[in-house]
Amino acid sequence: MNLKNTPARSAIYDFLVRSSSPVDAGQIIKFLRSKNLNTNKVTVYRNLDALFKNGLLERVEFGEGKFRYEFKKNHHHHLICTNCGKIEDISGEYLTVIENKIRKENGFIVKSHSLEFYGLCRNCRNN
Amino acid sequence: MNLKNTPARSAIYDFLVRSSSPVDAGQIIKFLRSKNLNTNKVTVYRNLDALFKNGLLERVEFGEGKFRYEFKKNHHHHLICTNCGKIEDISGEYLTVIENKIRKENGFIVKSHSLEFYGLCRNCRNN
DNA sequence: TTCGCTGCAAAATATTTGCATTCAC
DNA sequence: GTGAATGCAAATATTTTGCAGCGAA
Repeated sequence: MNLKNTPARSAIYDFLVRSSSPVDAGQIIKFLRSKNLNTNKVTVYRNLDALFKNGLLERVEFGEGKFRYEFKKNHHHHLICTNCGKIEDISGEYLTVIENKIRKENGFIVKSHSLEFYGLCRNCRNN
Repeated sequence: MNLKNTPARSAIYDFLVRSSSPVDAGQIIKFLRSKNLNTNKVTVYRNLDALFKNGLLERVEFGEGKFRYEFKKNHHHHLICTNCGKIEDISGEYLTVIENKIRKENGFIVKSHSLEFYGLCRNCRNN
């Protein structure tokens, strides 16, 4: 696929690069409006799809019934505070051992995984 | 909360108990229709919500943009074949060590997690 | 010039809400 | 009898599709 450099696309991508945690389509649309880039929501969805399919974005679900997207960096997982909504990254590949075990015991070849942790962040645990 | 035993509720719960993998609301509605229990979809959603909130069901996401529900049994994770759609359970609690590490290093108390593996099942890997 | 990108309208899909009625306990 | 459950209609939220025009390379 041949991705072109358009104002909408680079604005969306820049926003995701600058975001510290995964954002949903609605947040992107609001951001673009606040910058007076009145990009149609369909364009946002199509760009998210194109960037995702080209491996530039990661797509995650946090049990909200919608997708969130983030700039693809090093492999990591999320700590999601169920009290304040704060999202932290934790780096590292913890699952290699498990995935090898799955391959042996289930004959299943793991290509990817999703792993999110829900709980209370440092601030909220003390309140 | 005080759950009453109604025909719709027990039909939905029975279906989930018998299902070998998590199902979505649409599958439940189709099943009920096939049994000539013409339960309204709103009733299905409300029952899923009530059963979930009472801890009788587990709610999961498989990257499809919708929820799936399953009868709450022993803690487990899923192997989702991206070729044929087959869903296998893998039992076990692999994440305790990681969650303790998270508590120490991030000050974050993990209450729950979601972990799904995507890849090729034994059948599909050989095709 | 040529595809890819965009906007608009509309549709599809998943889920929720208001309200009146019915039913389980 | 009372509060919970249901059905219907309508609404909301998220995401997708068709089509015509625009724009990047």
